[in-house]
Amino acid sequence: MTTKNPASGREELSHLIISFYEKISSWEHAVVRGTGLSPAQMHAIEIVGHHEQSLRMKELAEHLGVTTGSLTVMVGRLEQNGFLERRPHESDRRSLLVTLTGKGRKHFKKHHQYHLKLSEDVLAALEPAEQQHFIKALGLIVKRL
Amino acid sequence: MTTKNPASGREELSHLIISFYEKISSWEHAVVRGTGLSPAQMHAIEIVGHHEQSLRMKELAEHLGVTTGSLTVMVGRLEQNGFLERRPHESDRRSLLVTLTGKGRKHFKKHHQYHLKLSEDVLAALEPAEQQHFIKALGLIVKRL
DNA sequence: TCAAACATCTTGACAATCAAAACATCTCCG
DNA sequence: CGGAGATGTTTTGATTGTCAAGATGTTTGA
Repeated sequence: MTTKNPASGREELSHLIISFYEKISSWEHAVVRGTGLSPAQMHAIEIVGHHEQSLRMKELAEHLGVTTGSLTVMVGRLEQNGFLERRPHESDRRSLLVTLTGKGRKHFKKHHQYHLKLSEDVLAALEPAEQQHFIKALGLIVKRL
Repeated sequence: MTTKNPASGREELSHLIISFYEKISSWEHAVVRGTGLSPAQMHAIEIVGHHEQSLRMKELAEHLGVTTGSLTVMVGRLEQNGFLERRPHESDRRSLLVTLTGKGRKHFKKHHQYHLKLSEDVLAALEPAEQQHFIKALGLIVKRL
C-alpha cells in the first residue's frame, strides 16, 4: 500500500530523505561534541584533509559553499586553535594555502574513522546481497543530483 | 575494483554519504533562497506543517534538536513575519501551541512540492526496477540509524 | 499544601554567515 | 610596456542560530 503507485513512492522517499538527512546531521553533531570543534569546522578540516594538497582559501570556500569572507574568520579561528595553518602560495602572492597541522591531521583521521563506522552501520541495515546494490544506486543518485 | 572488497565499499559509501548530504544541503539552500526564510526557519515550518496538530514549543524544540531558549527567538521571528503563531494551550497554561498561519501554510505546501520534485529527481537516476529497491533499503537504514 | 518538576522566556555570549567595500596582486590587451 | 579589469583575501557591519544559566509562572503528586 505504501509502495504500490509512483506517487506514494515519491512521498515516502521524500520523508526518508528528510529523515536520513536529519539523522546524519545529529550523528555529526554528537560525534563532534567534545572535540572542541563545531560541525562546520570539522567539515573544513575534512575537506582539507581529503585533499592533502594545500587548497587556496578560494577553493576551500567553494568546497564548503561559503563566501571567502566567511572563510576568513573560520580559518582564522582554526589557525588560532592550531588545527591548520595558512602558508603563502609559491607563485601567486595574492593566495594563501591552507594545510592541516599535525593536530589537525590527528583530528581528521579520527573523524574519518567515525565516518567509516557510520558506513558500516548503514550497511549493517541491509542484507549482504543488497549492500553493493545500495552503494551503486547511491552513486548514481549522487552523480545525477 | 572499487566495490570488490568490503573495506573499499565502506570507504566508497562514506564518500557517497558525505556527497549526498552536501548536495541535499545546497539544494535546500537554493530552494529556500528568495523565500525570505532561512533553511532553519523553513525546517521549523515543515515540522509544524507536517504535524498540523499544533505542537508545543517543547515538542517543536525536540523535533528540531535545539533548546527551547533557541526556539523562543526563532519562533518569535517567524511569528513577527507572519508565518506562524503562538496560541495558548487549552489545558496547560504553561504551554504555547505553535501553528502555521495561512501564509505559513502556503510556504509549507510550496516547499513540500519542491521536496517531491527532489524525490522524483532522485528516482530518475535509477532504473524503474531499482527504485522500489532503493526506497526499501533507505527505509531500513533510516529505521536502524 | 507545597516542593519538585516542567514549559517558556530572557539575557549574555559567541559562531556562522552574508554583502559590500578595501587592498593587493595578477593577466592580458593594445 | 602600461594600465584596466579580473582575481584572491580581508575587513566591516549586520543578521541569524545557538547555548547555558537563570527568572517566572504553572502543574503535579505525595
